[in-house]
Amino acid sequence: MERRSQQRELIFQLVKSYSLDHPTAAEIYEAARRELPRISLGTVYRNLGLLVAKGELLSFRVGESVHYDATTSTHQHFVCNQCGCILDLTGDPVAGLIHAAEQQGLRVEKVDFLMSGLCHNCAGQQSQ
Amino acid sequence: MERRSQQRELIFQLVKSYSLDHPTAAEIYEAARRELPRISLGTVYRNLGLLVAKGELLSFRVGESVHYDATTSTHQHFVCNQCGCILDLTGDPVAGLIHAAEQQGLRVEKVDFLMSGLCHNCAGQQSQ
DNA sequence: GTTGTTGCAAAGAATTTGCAGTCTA
DNA sequence: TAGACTGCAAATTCTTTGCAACAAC
Repeated sequence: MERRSQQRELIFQLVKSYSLDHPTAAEIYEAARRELPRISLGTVYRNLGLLVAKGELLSFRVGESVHYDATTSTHQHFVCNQCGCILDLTGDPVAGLIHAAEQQGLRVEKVDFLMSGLCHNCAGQQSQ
Repeated sequence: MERRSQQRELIFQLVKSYSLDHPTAAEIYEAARRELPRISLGTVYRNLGLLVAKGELLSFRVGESVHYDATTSTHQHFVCNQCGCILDLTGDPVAGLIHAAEQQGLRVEKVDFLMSGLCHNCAGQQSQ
């Protein structure tokens, strides 16, 4: 049976508390060490993997790094190339694309969608 | 000045000849060895990187692996979870999404979009 | 001849895994 | 107290890099 270890609970809570930041495994490890200094990186990876498998977290890739997200409902991300922030794109912008693909006889099970560019703030600064 | 080495040319031609298959670095290496048995994996990675930087190839990620594509015009991909094929999705399905994001004040520079599920063949087999 | 490019092997970076000890239910 | 879970370290996997030899121009 599954056990709720301190480590697993801490990792889950940390990802949740980051909410807008979408942390990486390394960032979660750093934050977790402040609470449990003896926690190992292996434990962080193991638990992130388990939490994703259980559907309690989502993971997605931005360039070379994998980020974790406690918001598990369908949504997509926008990465700012200047400040590095990762915004949630709400309103399910890909629903239309899924519909179009299914019209063509494809069965869509998963969608990975990531836009990058400049966020509102950075785009504003640049045009001044 | 840049030189057209046999190796670089071979790698480019191989990716081009794969066209529908979107090979990975390891697959290109295997194919390249049949022509130039002494070619090294380092050379393959170096040249794929250079060709992508020059815009002659595109690379994209599917799960853990990076695939290369000689079709450099804007298009997106669909991966079949059953047979593993990677289809090109033509018709620029994301143009509308870019427009919508820019209406919201974001500046879009790059879009990564990947759908996965069942291709026409596999979806057909499963529903029988 | 100059210098971009190669093959090789070693180094890196991110992640996974084996194992003996620990802790939760 | 059974066995899920941990910390640790070693192993894996993918990719990059340093360097002396090679080859394209």
